[in-house]
Amino acid sequence: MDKFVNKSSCIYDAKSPRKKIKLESDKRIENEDEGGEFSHPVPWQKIEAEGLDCDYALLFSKEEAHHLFKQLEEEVVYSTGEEAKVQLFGKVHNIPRKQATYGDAGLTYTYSGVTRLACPWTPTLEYIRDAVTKTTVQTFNFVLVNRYKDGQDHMGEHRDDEKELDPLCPIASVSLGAPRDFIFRHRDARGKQSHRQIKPVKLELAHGSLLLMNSPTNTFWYHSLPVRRKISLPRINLTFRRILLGRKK
DNA sequence: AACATTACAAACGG
DNA sequence: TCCGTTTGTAATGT
Repeated sequence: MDKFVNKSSCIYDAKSPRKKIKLESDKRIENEDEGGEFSHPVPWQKIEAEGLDCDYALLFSKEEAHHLFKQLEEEVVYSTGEEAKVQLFGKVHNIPRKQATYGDAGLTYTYSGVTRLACPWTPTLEYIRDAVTKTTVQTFNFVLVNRYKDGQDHMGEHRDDEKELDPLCPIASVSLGAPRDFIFRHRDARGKQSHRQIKPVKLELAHGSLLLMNSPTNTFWYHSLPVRRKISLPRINLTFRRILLGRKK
């Protein structure tokens, strides 16, 4: 069995009050003044493998994360009807989760042959976007919201390799609600006849956490959120992205 | 025109 | 039997 990334390898436990310490790895320090909105540096955990480069941190306290989850439950309007379906191998399926797209005016996002228009940012999505921006020193103009009502809702293995994404901008994934397993698999280690034996990278995405998927992770590694039948509580995931203006082809 | 597929379900294995 | 993982899919959009 592959070991999950051990959360206890963080500098300190998220459940305890955050201490003021400066870390080389804290991306926040560069653009932050003392006593600002985020006076507590985030301890980052580096996750690396061949062609995989991610950073993981607990961005929100349990209390704040709970509040944000509640606000999103009130604000976010999810796609229905045709927008909630996907066509694959010639068959139409309902997606096994709920999905919504928000972002700057006029932006569109296409995957699996379906193009969606970004809804205008809600106050809570803007708040979370700004918190992620302050932490990562990156700007984002779009967010894909996925809501998993319980452990039966899931997302299959895929890469975020759409052409309209800025290839050098990381994808910032914020998790709220039930913790869920998240699995990366190298593209050369998939399928029955794969020559290479590269172990999957597995982690658990905690309530209030932020996972940064840096380039070139999405070129070489697929990721999925598998079914976990024992989980009965919902999870909301926000993936902030930078979409290039002016559609490319 | 090759190629990949954000879906499910059947087949396995523990 | 239950749960998790792997395999096949055979149409379509890029």
